This record gives sequence, structure tokens and C-alpha cells, in this order.
Amino acid sequence: MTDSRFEARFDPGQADERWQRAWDDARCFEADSNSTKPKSYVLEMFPYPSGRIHIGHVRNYTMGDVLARYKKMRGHEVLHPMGWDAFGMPAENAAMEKGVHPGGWTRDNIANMKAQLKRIGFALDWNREFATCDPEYYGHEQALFIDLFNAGLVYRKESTVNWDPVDNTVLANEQVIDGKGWRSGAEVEKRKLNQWFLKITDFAEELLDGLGDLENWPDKVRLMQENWIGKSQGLEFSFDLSNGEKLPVYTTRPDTIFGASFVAVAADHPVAQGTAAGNGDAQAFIELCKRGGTTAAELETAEKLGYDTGITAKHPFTGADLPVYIANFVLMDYGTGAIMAVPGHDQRDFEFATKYGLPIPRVVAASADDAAKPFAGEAEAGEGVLVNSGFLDGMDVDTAKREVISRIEAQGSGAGKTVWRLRDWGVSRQRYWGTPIPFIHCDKCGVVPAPKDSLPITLPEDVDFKTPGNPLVRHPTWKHTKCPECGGKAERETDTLDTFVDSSWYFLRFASQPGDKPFDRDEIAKWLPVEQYIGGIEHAILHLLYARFWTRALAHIGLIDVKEPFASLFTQGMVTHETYSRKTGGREVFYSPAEVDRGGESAVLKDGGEPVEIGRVIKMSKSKKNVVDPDEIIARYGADAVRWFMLSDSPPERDLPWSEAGIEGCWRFVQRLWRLFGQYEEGATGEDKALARKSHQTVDAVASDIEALSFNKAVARLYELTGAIEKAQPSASRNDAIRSVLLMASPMMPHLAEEAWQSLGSGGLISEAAWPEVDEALLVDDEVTIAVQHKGKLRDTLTVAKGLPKDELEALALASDKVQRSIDGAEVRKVIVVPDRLVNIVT
RNA sequence: GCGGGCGUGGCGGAAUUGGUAGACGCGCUGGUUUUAGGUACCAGUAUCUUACGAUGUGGGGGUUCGAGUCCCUUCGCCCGCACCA
Repeated sequence: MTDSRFEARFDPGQADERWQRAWDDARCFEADSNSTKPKSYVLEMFPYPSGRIHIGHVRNYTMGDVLARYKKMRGHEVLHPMGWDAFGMPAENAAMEKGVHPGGWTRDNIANMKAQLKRIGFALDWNREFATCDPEYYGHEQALFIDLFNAGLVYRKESTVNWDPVDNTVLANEQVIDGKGWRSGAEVEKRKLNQWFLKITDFAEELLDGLGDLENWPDKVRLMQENWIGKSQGLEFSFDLSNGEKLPVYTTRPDTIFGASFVAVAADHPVAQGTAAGNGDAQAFIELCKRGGTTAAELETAEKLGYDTGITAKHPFTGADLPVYIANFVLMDYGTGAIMAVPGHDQRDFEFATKYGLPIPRVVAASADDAAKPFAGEAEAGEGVLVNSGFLDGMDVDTAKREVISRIEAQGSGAGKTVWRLRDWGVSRQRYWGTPIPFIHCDKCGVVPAPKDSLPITLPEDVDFKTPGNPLVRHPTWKHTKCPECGGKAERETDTLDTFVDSSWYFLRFASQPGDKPFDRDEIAKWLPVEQYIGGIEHAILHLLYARFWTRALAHIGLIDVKEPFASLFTQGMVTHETYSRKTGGREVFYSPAEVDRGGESAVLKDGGEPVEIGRVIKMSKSKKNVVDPDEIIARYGADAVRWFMLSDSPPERDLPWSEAGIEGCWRFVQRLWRLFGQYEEGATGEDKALARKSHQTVDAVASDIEALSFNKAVARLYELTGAIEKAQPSASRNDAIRSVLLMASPMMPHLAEEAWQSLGSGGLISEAAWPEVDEALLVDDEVTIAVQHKGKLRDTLTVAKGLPKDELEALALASDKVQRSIDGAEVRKVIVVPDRLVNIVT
């Protein structure tokens, strides 16, 4: 019964590219800023141009694409742009390893990856494409940076970097492995440099409060940001030290002050520095702290170490002399860089006190009776009542906090204080491949911003990467310039900006890209905020917080009117794959899926047939070789099967395990749909009420699924409806249902859909068509299936008219043979009836 | 270490406010069509049990007429930790 206009099989090899060209020719996905339609800005996190599109990108962009195409079908003017996060370290690493220029390497990668994206058929507005390494883009970024400087949001201060003494280079955290430089293997040192900072802490309160309005962000992301910002109410007070100095400390647990058994300062705290002067042992200890990791994770997992300064601090209430230690777990940039340590009620202090034999007094207990209860090998950080604490005894934790703060304030030795965990954003990078920081150092005038008409300050092309270190510093001419203030000899800043700055406003530039300024305020007002932002959960904190901050900062200085850039956020999972490996000579060798023949339970090498071990399903990575190349898959199965796979089965926020069998199944479904569309019978008449109902219910449900980004559910519903249509006899209802499936599948399998749309003789492109209408009357079923339980266990089901009253349901349930057999004459004590759902009989 | 998340058949997963656990797909088993087939179609597929039935959502405990869903506890895996993007 196959329609003659349909070939036996859908051939993506000839169809995909043809339709991609048709979309380009019709310019269907170009966003019109002057449109009067409701707007939808759909954005996926733009990729770093590493060279190849990764299957994870394909998943991310397919989700956004389905939403963008769907919104267009619902009559929205859609902005769905794409660009390149093109600055960063990998380009410099490639330059060092392969002798290529970072710019050329990046441009080649972009060209490759763009071609790859085109082959997947994404509905992108390529007119708005840019790369952050375009001088035009980073020139505007330099202008914005100067604006923020003029608004007092940019400053310089000393801060610590990882220094590789052999390569004479600053290392990123990921380049430090076990405290050693990844290339040189040299012991990494901490070194202080003058660096540029953005005052994100000025916005801490705003960024925290703003989270409350981001209702369409995942709760987990909001919670992570809240914890990261880390507002805490505590007490800052000063200890009188035995050397006559005062030592300010900050604590969030002033209630436990009677449990303080020592005081600790960070290695770079002035008290530590003072102790080290003329004290070799203290100096050695501070040196020890300077080695090793800089990251919070390393600091906190490292063994707690300390050095007794010999100084003591006088307890403000008991007058006791507490020893002052230099400790490796105290951070200089949180609070005052010094703490009162309460080992009984803080785990880090507990470990330290145990190691150094310091007292561990209990000052909080479950009840006053437990005042002498020993600790069970760890600190107790929870709630309770105060004990062994003088005037605080018997109070709860909150009351005691307030009491201590007011007494300290009365003494005049301190005050209640709000402290934030959030630190200012250090944006200096001692690297070439980034946005040059637009400032000029003049001996006479100091650090002055470059004149705006000198922007962009572009990177020099003639650089070499044979010598380690920043090529901008050793370039013969680049940094030499004139001071814009006095006209005298001066030098350019050679630091470049963190690439997180580039990604903090690219979504604005997509919406509006005038040549003479970063963006047009009115156009931003039209397009922003982004309706739906989609990206990886790994960006939950840094990128998303920086972008929120940068947007607020621009609003603060009056350049834009939007404060939150992303109205709705979705974080998708990774694409994973099992690993294949063989142990040869004690070494594990990994093989790529392409090298392996995968049977039901086992796998063997294609070349040679030796068995390989099938490993866990993990994130795709080059080192484990468990990667699949989107290009190869598309060449084999076409773009639509790959897109369908990306949407099927796994909920989008969870990991998606790639499997060969899975893509085969998708390929078969593409063909099954193709046959279904061929079964559209011109002129078929007659009504099929059940099918019509199923079809309209599916259209309604798939629409809500797509809007909720629950693509796996939408896919399951399309399978179901397809099955129902295949079983039905030809009718007008059936034709209508086939047409609905075609339209519903079109955002997911656009090439197949265009081909079928054309074959059915529908005019124009399906990409320009409207979403099918839903007949509300068909959404409600008139019969429901009721579960009948006895003592909470299912005994029978009943099919009854919808809305049947409770007493009738109860009577029907009790009349059931199966139920009576289960009750077996016992006394019915209670019957619970949930209309249209269930009856539960309790005996 | 701290913060956040996840855990349901052989596999991916589905399951309004607590209300028929396993929809849908993959795989597997049997059959039909085909010269053949890696295609298509039909039937079956949580576990135990001959059956009646019992058990079952990482483990243990609790609340409830009723728990995958709520509470406590425990184990495993994943993400982030400020210079990877």
C-alpha cells in the first residue's frame, strides 16, 4: 500500500544536505529584530573550538534545536545563534606542541566544527556567528572593561599564582599535578603578583537575592550558587596577644567561644610573617605551606599541620591564655585570615587538636545532662544547649550567638559582622591567547586606561611559543606605547583577561551587534533575557555566576536594562560509553568502539579477534578512547537518526549512554516513520474516534513535554502513537494522525520531515509550518480503569465510566470475585475510595 | 574535606498532589515473510512458583489504609571547589 511518491527507503545521504541548503536559501532561521511576534531566545552554551564537535555538543545543541524549531512552529520569532568561545589555553598548548599559531589553529578548528554543525541540520542563525577572538568582539570587551573600571568595579591587588620556576611560567590549577608543573615536573611555588580584579563582592547581596526570582532554574543550581556566595552572620573580635598586638578573628559560631582551645592564623598572615622574622623553623613551616596545592580541595584534604608561634591570645571572657598556631588549613582570604579554634564543634579544629594534643572541651550538648559526654571521635557541629560556658549555660545555639555578640560589642573588642565566602573575581592571566587588558603603565601617571578610540588593542601576530612565558612580555615592540595622559614613554599591560569574561556577555552580542559599540540598548531590551539556556552542570557556579554578575554590572552602569540574563536554565547530562580494554604486559590498553566487535555479552577486537574487557559506562574521554565521532555516525545513519538518539530514552538532565544498538534502533525508526508517512491515503474518509483521541492527546502531551525539555517522554509518546496508527484502518482520522506525527517529529527529524512534507504535496517548508491544533474535546477519556486493593495490595481492576460516584465504586469493588476471595469473609473495617483511581478495602 | 546531585528488569528509562511499579525503546527468545539477509511483521520477556500466590524501585529502619515518591540512617557513583572550558 506504499504511496508511489515515497521511495522504499529514506536516504539521508541525498536528502540531508539538500534540505540544509533549502533552509539556508529560504533564510528560515534568521532572527528578525523588527518582528512583532512574541520572541524566544534559545541559547546553548557556545563551544570551545577544540577541533572536533563532540557527541556531547550534539546532544546539547539538539535539545536547543528542537526547542527553537518548536517555538517557531508556535508562532514565535526565534533567536537561536551560535558562536565560539575561542580564547584559552589549548590553543597555546597546540602552538607549543605543534608549532602552529594559536590564531590559525583556532580558525581552522572553527571552520571544521562549523561544517560539522551544519551537517546535523541545526536551525541556527549563522548571520550572528562570531568568535571571541575576533578583534571586533574583544575590542568591545575592552571598552566594557574600561567602563567598569570608571565605575569603580575594577581594581588591582596582589594575589597568589602557581609559579613554575623551571619554565618561568604561571600555571593553571589543572597544570599543577601533585604540586609539580605538568611540563617541567618542577616543584610549583606560590608567588605574588599584582593582578586585575572585578568587584563581584559588591554584588554579593544582589546576586544572592536574585536567585529567588530565578524560578525556572534548577533548585540544585540555585542552592549551589547560594552556598558559593556563602553569606554568613558571625562575630569579628580581637584577641589581645602576649606580644602586645591585637589579632582580629572571625567566627560563625560565637556561641562556642568557651570551647576555644587555641587560635590559628594563615601562613601568609602578618602574625605568621612576624613570627618567621628571625625564626628559621617558622620560616621553614611557612615555606612548607607555600608548596603543595593551592586549590581549596587540596588544602582541605591535606593533613592538618601547624606551628606553635609561642605567642598566646587572651580569651575575652575567661582570660585564659590560648596558644597561637600557624595552620595550613586557615585561608588568608576568608574572614580575617585568623580563627578561634573550637575543636569540639568543628571537624578541622578537632583533627588539628587531636594531632597536637590540645584540649577538646565540650560546650554544646544534646542536654545539660550530657555536659561531660565524651566525643565519639569527631566534632559535633549540630544544634543543642550550651554547657561548660559560664553565662551561656542552658541557652540554645542561636540565643548564645546573640548573647556573645552583644557582650563582645559591650566590651568594645568586636562586633557582629556579615561575611561572604564569595571573593572578588581575579581576571588577570599571564598568557597570550586572550583579550589584552586595555591599560597602560606610565612611570609618571600610574596605571591608566587606554583611550577608547585606540581600541581594539589587538594581539600581535608575530609571536613564538618556543620559549615558555608570556609572548606579549618579550615581544620587541608590542607593549611599548605612549602614555595617554602625559604622552611620555609607557608600557601596555601584558596580562590578558580570563576567558570567563568573554563568555559573560556573548549572549548580549548575539542579540545585537552594532559596529561602533558592544550592543544596542533597545535591541537588548527586545531579545533579553534568554528564554532557555542549556548547558552542562559543570558550569553551575562559575560561568553562570560571572555572567549574572557581568550583566548586573552593565545594568548598574546604565548600559542595559536587564539584570538576569537567563530566565530559564537547563543543565544536561553527559554522553557516556562503555570502555574496551586489554591488559598486555601489566598495562591496560584501551580500544575505541570502532576497533571492537560488540556481541551480546562480550566483545572482541575486529583486527585479530582477541577478547577485550568491557568496562564501566563512563564519560567519553580521549584517554579511555570511548569516544564516537559524530561525523562517522552521521555518514552512516544520517543526521535525523543521530538527533533522535540524542533525544530518546535518557532524561536530558541525566547521562546518556551511547550504544551502537541504540543508534541502530533509531535508524530503524526513521525508516518506520518514513513508511508511515507513505501510508497517508489521499481521500480516505470516516472517523476513528479512539485514534483521533489518542492523536490529539499525544499532540497536547508532546507539546508540554518539549516545553519542559522532557524529550525522552515526547519520543516515547511518538512511538506509542506510531504503533496505534499502524494498527488502525485507513480513515480521515488516521490521515490526520499521520500528519500530526509528521509535524510533531519535524523539530526532531527535520530532514525526514521536509522530505515527507514535500512528498505529500504540502506547500512550502515544514520548518515554516505551524504546530498541529488540539481539539480540547478529544483530550478527555470517558472511561477509566480503577485499581481495587485489599489491604493495600492489588486484587482486581475495573473499567468504569469516568466520574462514577464513590458509593457505586465501592459497591462494584466489593462485588468482585477476586476481592471477595482475598477478603475471605473477614470484617470490612474501612473502605478508601479515590474517584477515578482506586478502591482500597481494609479488613 | 566542603557544597550539590543520582541510584527502578539484562540495558536506557516511565510512573499527577503518596494511589494499578516496569509505559516506551534497546537487547533477548520463539514464529512468519524472504533466494538470502544485519529488513519487515506477529507473540513473549521483573524475580520465585506447576498453580494459587508471594516477593520486588542500592541496603537497613520508620510514618501511612497505601511509599519508587515523605522522614531517619547507611553504601555506591557523578559534578563543582575560584587560573580547564
